[in-house]
Amino acid sequence: MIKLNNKTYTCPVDVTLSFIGGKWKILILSHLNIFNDRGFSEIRDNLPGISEKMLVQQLKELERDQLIEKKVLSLKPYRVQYNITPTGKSLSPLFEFLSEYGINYLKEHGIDYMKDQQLYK
Amino acid sequence: MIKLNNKTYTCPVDVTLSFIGGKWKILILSHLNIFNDRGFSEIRDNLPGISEKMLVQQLKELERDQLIEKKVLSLKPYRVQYNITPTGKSLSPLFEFLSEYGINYLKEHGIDYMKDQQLYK
DNA sequence: CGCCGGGCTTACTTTTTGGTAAGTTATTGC
DNA sequence: GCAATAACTTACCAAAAAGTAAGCCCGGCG
Repeated sequence: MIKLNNKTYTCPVDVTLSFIGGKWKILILSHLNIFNDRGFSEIRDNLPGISEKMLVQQLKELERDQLIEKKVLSLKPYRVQYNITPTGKSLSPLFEFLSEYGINYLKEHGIDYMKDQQLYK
Repeated sequence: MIKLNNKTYTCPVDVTLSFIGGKWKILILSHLNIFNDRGFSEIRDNLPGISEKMLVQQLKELERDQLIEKKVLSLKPYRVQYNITPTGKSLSPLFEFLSEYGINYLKEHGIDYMKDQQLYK
């Protein structure tokens, strides 16, 4: 067992998954891996089905873990921009693999995913 | 949204994670990626903290998804052996990456994981 | 004979995760 | 002046994942 920040992990894999686990983080990171300077609603609108509550939550955790960063553009009308960090980018082989594997699996089951997938691939 | 076997997925990544998500599957697969012909309790004893209920459940799902296979050696005293399948093995770059990333992260935070890690690395 | 180990099953509870929906502040556009 | 948009916050609720603990069948061992 590994102890880190008051949490316990069974192994290093567990540690990595603590950053990117959950239903949306990998999708958010994949999106920010392709697009720069994204606003909150731009991200939201490209994640079919996510609730704002979830998005806020995941963005906060990703920021805390330094995989993404948030720039506040203005306060009076509150406007922000999100970008992936180098640390976040270093995970991109993972996203690639997970996505390729999924696409391949779908193909073998008669589902072609390539169309309309410029986003969160 | 992708529909497959009465379930919906947001993207291919989601599909892949449906096979290997959860707290224990990757650890089980990593273990079987290294060791052949493992009995139930051999696996259990190398997964610190897993309950038998969880192990049974995860093994069943991994078998159903054809990432591992189970040989029944004898019925009267019930004895079995688990092995990873080629499909399961094809995921090993993923385990490697997740593990390396975790180990590296731990190193940067002053925790050295290498010792006593012939198992579930 | 009684206990131990292997490979489970079952019932019950807790924790974690995710979803719904409404409300907030402030600006732009008609 | 009213609606829409951006970027959230809050409260409440349901479902899914995981944990706890006990029990079962069978054979080997002392």
